[in-house]
Amino acid sequence: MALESSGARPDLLRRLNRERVVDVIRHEGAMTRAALGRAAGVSYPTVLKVVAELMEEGLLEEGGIVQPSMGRPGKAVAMASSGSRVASVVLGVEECTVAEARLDGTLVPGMEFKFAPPASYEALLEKISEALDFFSSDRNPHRLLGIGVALPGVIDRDEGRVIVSPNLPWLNDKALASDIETRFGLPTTLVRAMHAHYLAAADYGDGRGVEDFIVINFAGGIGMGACAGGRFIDGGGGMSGELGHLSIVPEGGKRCGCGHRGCLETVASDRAVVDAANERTGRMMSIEEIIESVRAGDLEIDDVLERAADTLGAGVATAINVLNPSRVLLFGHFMAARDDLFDRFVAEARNRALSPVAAKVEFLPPSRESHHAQQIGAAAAVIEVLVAGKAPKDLAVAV
Amino acid sequence: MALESSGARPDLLRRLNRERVVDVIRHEGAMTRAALGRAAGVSYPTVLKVVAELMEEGLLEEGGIVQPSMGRPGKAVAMASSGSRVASVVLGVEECTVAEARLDGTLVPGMEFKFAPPASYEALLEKISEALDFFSSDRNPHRLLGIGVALPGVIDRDEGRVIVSPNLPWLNDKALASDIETRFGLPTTLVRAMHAHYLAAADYGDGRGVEDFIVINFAGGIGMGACAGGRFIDGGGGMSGELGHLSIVPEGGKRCGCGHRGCLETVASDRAVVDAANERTGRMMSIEEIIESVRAGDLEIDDVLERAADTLGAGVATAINVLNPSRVLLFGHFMAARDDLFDRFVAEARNRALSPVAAKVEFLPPSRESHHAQQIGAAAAVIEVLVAGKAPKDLAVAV
DNA sequence: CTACTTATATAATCTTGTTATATAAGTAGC
DNA sequence: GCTACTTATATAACAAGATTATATAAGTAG
Repeated sequence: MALESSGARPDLLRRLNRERVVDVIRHEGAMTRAALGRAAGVSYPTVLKVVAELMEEGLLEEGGIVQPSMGRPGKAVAMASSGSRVASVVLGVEECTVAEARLDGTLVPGMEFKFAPPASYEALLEKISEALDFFSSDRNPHRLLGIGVALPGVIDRDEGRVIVSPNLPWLNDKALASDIETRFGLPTTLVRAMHAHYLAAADYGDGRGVEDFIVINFAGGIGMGACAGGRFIDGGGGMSGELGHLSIVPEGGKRCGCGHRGCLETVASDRAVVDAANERTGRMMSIEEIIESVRAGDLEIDDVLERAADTLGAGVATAINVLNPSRVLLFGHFMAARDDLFDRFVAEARNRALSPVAAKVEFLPPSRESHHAQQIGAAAAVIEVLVAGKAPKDLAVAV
Repeated sequence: MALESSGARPDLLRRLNRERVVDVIRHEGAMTRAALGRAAGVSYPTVLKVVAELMEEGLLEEGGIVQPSMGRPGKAVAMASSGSRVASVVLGVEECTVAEARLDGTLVPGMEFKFAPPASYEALLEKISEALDFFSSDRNPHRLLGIGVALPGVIDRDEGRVIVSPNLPWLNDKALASDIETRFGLPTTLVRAMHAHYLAAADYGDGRGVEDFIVINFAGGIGMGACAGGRFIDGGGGMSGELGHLSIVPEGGKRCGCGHRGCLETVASDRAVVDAANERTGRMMSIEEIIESVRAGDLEIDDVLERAADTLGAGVATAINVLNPSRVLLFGHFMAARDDLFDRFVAEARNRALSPVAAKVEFLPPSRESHHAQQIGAAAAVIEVLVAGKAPKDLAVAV
């Protein structure tokens, strides 16, 4: 199919085996080279070379000694957590954050630089510059290997260009990745917000080892990132996963930002719950405040919450019928308002989906660390590129 | 992700380049080895070896002489169309067909063997045996390279086993592929019905060269086969594409075979149109007869047809929002009843989908040859395996 | 202290690809 | 008709990467 790409050269093998080794370590944790070879299905000499390369590049580190129940002890190989880091930039409509992440997918405490969305492109680059200066003031010596950037909108991933970002219009048509690369001299990768969410799950979260899963993010609007056969579904125009705009509310319903009525996200998102609650109380509470008030018994919006959970279940059932994932991961807040909302959601999703398809789906509730998912995903984006190495680039291969 | 698979070995390259060369020929037609190398992005010596292998195996043939406007003439290389064939078995609820296909995706006229669904597994193997005997009576000498089988139900593709086929229950849990292989001594591949539809489009039809497309089949129920990033979306349980059971009819609606009410296929499929028309007339007409009557002005079911087209548009809009395909292919009949139904469908699909996503989608109307899509797809299934060659099997790679 | 187990290291070999070089067989211009 | 140019075909030399086979190191168990 991919007729534009070029043929398979021998160095493709090295790239695939690098990705494979890193996948195994991310999924199963630090281990000796010998164990890595067995787990990855690769011979020892190959592991040796691959690990040597990746250590040289700062992606892997040697950790402690592993003592097997019998035999010679070995040195554990792990994702780099002290010698090198990447910068992770998340551009949001309300807030932008530049943070430092280790290669094991953890954020470095304190190394976080927040700012309001700047008014211009030049101002953004300036803010990133400040953040990098801030990071380099850290007395712990480390290499900064790259910069990952997540943003809302449509991007050309290969070119690292923003095609259109409706809410941050000064980004439109900017070659952000190459501009950052030339300014800071670091490999830079762009991803759209839901892709970052997906990467956080696929590389460092509950999507590891799962070939087919979906991530639903209902904080704000409703977006989905889907993994099919181990690969992210990006869509022909890089706009897959627009679950929020399924027409799901029968006849009428609130008007959505997209121009239609009855979209899923007008009912089943955190934003929808906030709007409905504030309309009722006349106050301006955040979703966190609403959750607290409901749990304290100070706010009664059972109908809103139940409708949100049920409707989200119906919407996700649609995605399940289409994609048949093995696992469904959730990000968002409103379900924390009552203990039974997640179960309601699951029941409705299972009921609405075709039963043999729904039967084998595993649902995971929103986790507390989900807060940083996008931040970790932005880091994961550039880490993936670093792991791939000097890619043939025009060849589409997945593992 | 795919942690079960093994590492990348050098022979993976050959497999990828074989697939690549065949893809180019299927998409762009017969050409010289030199042109093939340029189109595939592969060096001439590699093309030479790959083509020699594939010709040896009977997958490619040398055709006529190609005379460029200047320079030495070359021999065109094409998919084999005379020296070798594959058998294509389509098991249906109403009818089973064994046919012979050339490797260029065309069916051999006259080489078609139809029979009613047998009552037992052993009877099926017997019927296939009869069909193969029938084919070998052809006086044109050719090699039969393999057997592709398409069937309704869920299968384990790697093992060639039927997991469950609700409508052909005597197939349940049968290792059909290996049983056929041992009985007839030919490589055999199993695919589910929608996967066959997908393969016909992806390898020999309007999906060629398109990385992201969906095939909608609304003859009978409603199924979808989706291609994302050049690969079929099979789903974790091999049950993706269940578009027919989206709950789309508001409140109530007819009861569906799946147990729910208001499923898309109770309104927007050929079967739904047939049921509605026959209920109204009290007769038992087929979809073809209904189409003819409507076009002749003898039958008035405009409301049924319009509702079917509109509702199908709404359902496909859902798939578009989720997958963001570049192209939508249709298979089915009822739209032929009136000239404007396809346009109605497209308008509704575009309107219901998120507009920037819908804007770039190309819709193709059902084509007349679609009749044989599944038959060609079953052939394509085994051809893909033959092209891949003695696969490392446990490595998931796409081109 | 010996046998066994596990980790690590390297040499020899295999598969596959590419670039460089040569040859073959046409058209175009003089 | 001859030469220059173009395109196709063929092969030799070399490079990248992986595997198997072999050796060595460093533990535990008896």
